[in-house]
Amino acid sequence: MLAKQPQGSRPTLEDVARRAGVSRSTVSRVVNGVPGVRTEPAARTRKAVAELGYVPNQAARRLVNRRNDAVAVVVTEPQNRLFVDPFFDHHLRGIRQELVSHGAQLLLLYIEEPDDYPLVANFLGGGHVDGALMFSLRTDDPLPEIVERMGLPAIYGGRHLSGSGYHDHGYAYVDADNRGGAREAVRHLVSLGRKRVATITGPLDQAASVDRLDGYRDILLDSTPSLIAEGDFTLHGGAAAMSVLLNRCPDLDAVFVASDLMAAGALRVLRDREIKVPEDVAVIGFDDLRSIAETTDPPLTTVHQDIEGMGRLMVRLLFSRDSGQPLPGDSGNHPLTSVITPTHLVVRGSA
Amino acid sequence: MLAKQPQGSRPTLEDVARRAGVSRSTVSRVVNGVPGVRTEPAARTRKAVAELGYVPNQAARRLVNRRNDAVAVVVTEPQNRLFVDPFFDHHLRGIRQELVSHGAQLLLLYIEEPDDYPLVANFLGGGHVDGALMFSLRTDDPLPEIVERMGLPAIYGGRHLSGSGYHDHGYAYVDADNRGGAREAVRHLVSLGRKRVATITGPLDQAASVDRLDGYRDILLDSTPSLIAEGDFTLHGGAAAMSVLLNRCPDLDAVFVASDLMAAGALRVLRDREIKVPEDVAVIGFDDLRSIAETTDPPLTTVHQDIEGMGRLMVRLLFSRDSGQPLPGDSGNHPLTSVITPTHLVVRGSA
DNA sequence: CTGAAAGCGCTAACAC
DNA sequence: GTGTTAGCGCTTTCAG
Repeated sequence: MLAKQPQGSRPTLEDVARRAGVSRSTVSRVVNGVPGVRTEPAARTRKAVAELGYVPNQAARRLVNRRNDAVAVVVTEPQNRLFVDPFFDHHLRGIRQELVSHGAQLLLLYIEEPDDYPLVANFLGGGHVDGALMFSLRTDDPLPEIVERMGLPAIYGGRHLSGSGYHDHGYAYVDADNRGGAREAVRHLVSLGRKRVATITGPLDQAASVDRLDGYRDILLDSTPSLIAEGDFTLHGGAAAMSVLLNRCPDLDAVFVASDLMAAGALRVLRDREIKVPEDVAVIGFDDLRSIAETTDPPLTTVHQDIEGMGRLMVRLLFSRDSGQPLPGDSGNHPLTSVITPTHLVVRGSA
Repeated sequence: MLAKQPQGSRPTLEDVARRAGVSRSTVSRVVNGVPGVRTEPAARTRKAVAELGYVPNQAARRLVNRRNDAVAVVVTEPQNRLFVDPFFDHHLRGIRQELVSHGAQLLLLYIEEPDDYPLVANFLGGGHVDGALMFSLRTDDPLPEIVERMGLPAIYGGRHLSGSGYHDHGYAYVDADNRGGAREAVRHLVSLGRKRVATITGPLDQAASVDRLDGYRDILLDSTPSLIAEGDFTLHGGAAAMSVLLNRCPDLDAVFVASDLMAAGALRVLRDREIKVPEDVAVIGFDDLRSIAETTDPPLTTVHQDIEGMGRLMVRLLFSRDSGQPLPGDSGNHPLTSVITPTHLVVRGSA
């Protein structure tokens, strides 16, 4: 265990008050920027604060304020995909940005194995944070139930599949218009005169994958199952799915891929087989991750979604509750408005 | 701002005590597993805890314990390299593992822009954490001074360049035997009969880069500057450096690359120029990141370092101080023993 | 405008 | 063994 007083004995409000010749309350007011304090004692106080290097004890402050100014971001990633997929990076960037502007800290909790759940549940229930942000939950993820039990405000990143472990309503999420984006992509392919449009989906136990597939089907009402291959949102998965598709339907002339990373894998296979993009096969991705889309050959035409903006939005939503006092007969988790952010096609070279 | 009581009014020790018909102390003892409590009241207490769904208030506990059971991991990454370089992923994995076994939480703070420093400094000084773990600091990074000022125990990942902003001693770090590993790699190349051994270094304002270059020089006392190219630890940087090297010295027959990621970039250039590896040019990397080293063509011979283990070690070091009471006349930051972990060469196909 | 005083919920002596 | 008590450092009425 760490020492009890790692910081030595730091100065307290009391110390500052004594040195400045004022009361604790006055120091508190000055420190917190509460208006009614005369300039003269305020100045003396500030001086004392500086001289002593006083920093308020957060534990004490939290105890009385009942606020933590911290929110947890929980990511469930069986693999270590978290740290290789730029998607999360963008999300976190937006979240962090907005959190900072609210004066709150970001606590990143990540779940690697089933054993981690109790620990995380404990932490979330321990009153360390004012809310939780959660991502890419699987259908049977226990997290929603945990935060509900803890009565912790939460916002989800990405729509959840209905019929899953948690209520369809009552939980707010932020998601991109996956279906609309997919529709626009496929419509573009069709407008290009493509007749055999295939698709590579994400894992179909995730809502985003299903929604994008639905968008594809909205346009291609007559698409056959042989034109659909399931990927896993990885580069390799995209490549594998492309191979499958090519073997099944050598005459396909376009493919809508549900993520840029998978699209990069697909492009690789296409090139290996010496199939020209976009001449022989047009390719459209999803995400518009510039680091990928702009560096493929040819550059990737893809559906743009504002990932960073979605992150910011999640935080804003979390903080938008004006009152935590549960309504009578209410558990405190009011259904919040979920938000669907727009997407749009960015045409580059691949379609 | 979030509501003051996001969790509703949760039950307190007092509530549990009343319900179980015991005193607060008894409840506290039971909850904290302190021995001397008779089984009967203990059982009643546990029952009450369960019924009320009591969870101890961490703020209150911290206030009296002066312990947070949380440590901050601060990463300074100008680019978003944090989330693409598997290196950090491994480090974090080890850290998290060890932290969990100490019952402590990991708070990830990341610094993106200079403006973030004050915020982080404030957080570190706010008494939220019991210690800090820091990585890949640049020569002029203000972080060491900040944690010193805050009197916060800290362990650094990677040796710092001496002559930098912080004391050469007084700060403990964990690092791999970069120099020794580099020596072993170059020695291997020489033993293979290679006569013109080049090297691609990391950014030379980082200790690891310098150390690896020094190891290279230890063996190749007569190496010329034209055989040395500086990279930046990225795939592209490695590729660029390889091109430079090849243009300068078309007759080189081996290259020691200071990271696997850069080595992958170098391999790509070599292949584009139709130079055979290892026949024409032998390549050795550094890190032994399996996801890279095992998937290149040919598989990469590289210097192994136990990154995850280093992460665990950092935590153990942080927790190993037996007392935080500064010795008289001491700031509280005792010099701690730094640790250099061993490295060894893993021979695969590229050399 | 400022100080005194009452807690926030918990732990840890110290009595009983 | 168990209860009583005194704070931990801070905010916040409430007097003055």
